[in-house]
Amino acid sequence: MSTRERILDAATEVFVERGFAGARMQEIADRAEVNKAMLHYYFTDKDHLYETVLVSMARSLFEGVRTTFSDEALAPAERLRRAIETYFDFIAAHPEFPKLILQDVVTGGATTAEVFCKAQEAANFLGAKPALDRIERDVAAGRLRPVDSKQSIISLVGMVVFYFAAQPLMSRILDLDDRDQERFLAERKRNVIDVFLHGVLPPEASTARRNT
Amino acid sequence: MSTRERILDAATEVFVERGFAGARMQEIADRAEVNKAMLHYYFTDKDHLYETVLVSMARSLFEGVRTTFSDEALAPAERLRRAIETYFDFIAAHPEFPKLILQDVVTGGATTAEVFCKAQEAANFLGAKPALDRIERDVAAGRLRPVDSKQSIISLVGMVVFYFAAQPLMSRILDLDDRDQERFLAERKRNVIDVFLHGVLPPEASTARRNT
DNA sequence: GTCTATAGGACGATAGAC
DNA sequence: GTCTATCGTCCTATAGAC
Repeated sequence: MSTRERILDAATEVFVERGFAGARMQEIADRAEVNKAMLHYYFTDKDHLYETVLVSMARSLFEGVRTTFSDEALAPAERLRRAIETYFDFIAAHPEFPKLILQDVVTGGATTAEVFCKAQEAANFLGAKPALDRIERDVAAGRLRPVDSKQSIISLVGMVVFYFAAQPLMSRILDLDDRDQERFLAERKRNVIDVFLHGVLPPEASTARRNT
Repeated sequence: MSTRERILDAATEVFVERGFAGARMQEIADRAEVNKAMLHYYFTDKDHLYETVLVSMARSLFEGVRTTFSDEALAPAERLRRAIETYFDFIAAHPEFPKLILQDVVTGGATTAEVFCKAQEAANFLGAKPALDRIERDVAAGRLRPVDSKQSIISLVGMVVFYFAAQPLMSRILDLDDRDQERFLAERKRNVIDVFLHGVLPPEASTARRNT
């Protein structure tokens, strides 16, 4: 792996763990096993390095989420189930995404907003349009209950990402068993799909899927 | 308001906006309109000040949430609806709570974990026990669908708090109208209640509540 | 491209007068 | 309790040798 890539990976780790203000250039250099001066050689200064991390994260996030919506022919229940599963698995594979993004957004996050808009254009995925349109068409056709599309997307994303951001605290409050994370994640995914599907599907479709 | 209180309020604001590492003692002093040396006079150092902020926040949070569970006599649908509404309104009135807590948890958050356990004891609200027990009893009695109690609590909290933490970014991605926040919040609350209730109630109860 | 050494500034903390 | 002045440290950034 090139020096530049090693720095970028180390920087991502440190920014996620400590936030922008708490991150130390020295720690990034140490983890990348390069000299601290190299950080400035490749990325000019801390701000540029941070922005580069956010940009590559946003690009990867949109690329990963873009594949979520497909299988036009399927019924809403099965299509939603697959979309949520893909999305959940992607976030589970990249728990650092919601961590860094939430940190950045809470502490101002002008950077994130800009970066995300650029990434949306780059990924040819303007806004959450496709998902919103699909939900609205299904609502109009009676294939979904009359839910607001934007609100429902927020609810879904909240259910998925919250656990990954707040995990240590949740474990303490709910007294979770820290061993067997794998089983817990499977239950977590099942619950998100279960609650959201029954939450937005009409009772008939919901009942039909009751024991699947 | 006493000097001590003014400092505490200003510190809460600054820690929420900038995180612990990004917060400046000088900025806290400026907002509290006191001399910087006063911060050390009342709170010794930055760490103690931060811990004090977290403790008072945790106390207030548990106090606010404690009142969420009541009205034993009501049917699950109405009881859940009221509980979620109370909880949502409380978080909406204190959007800084999820912001600070999420920031702290993501960047280590050993402090939060300790502080929360103490606050739970102080508020006589050990664990999320009451809510979990209630859900489990309702599931056993068939008044709720067979959902996992802990997972469902995580889903609910995620739906509620995510928007308040990620609001600026959501606005950009979903192209929300920044005017008329009030109407948006009302829709937000409606959607959380709607999706969660239909998500956990049995189809019959769900259908009965369809147009309420 | 990689390293050492250090400049230069920001920030937390305290001493000490009032 | 409140303020000014200042100390010492930590950290980003860069100059300059190789």
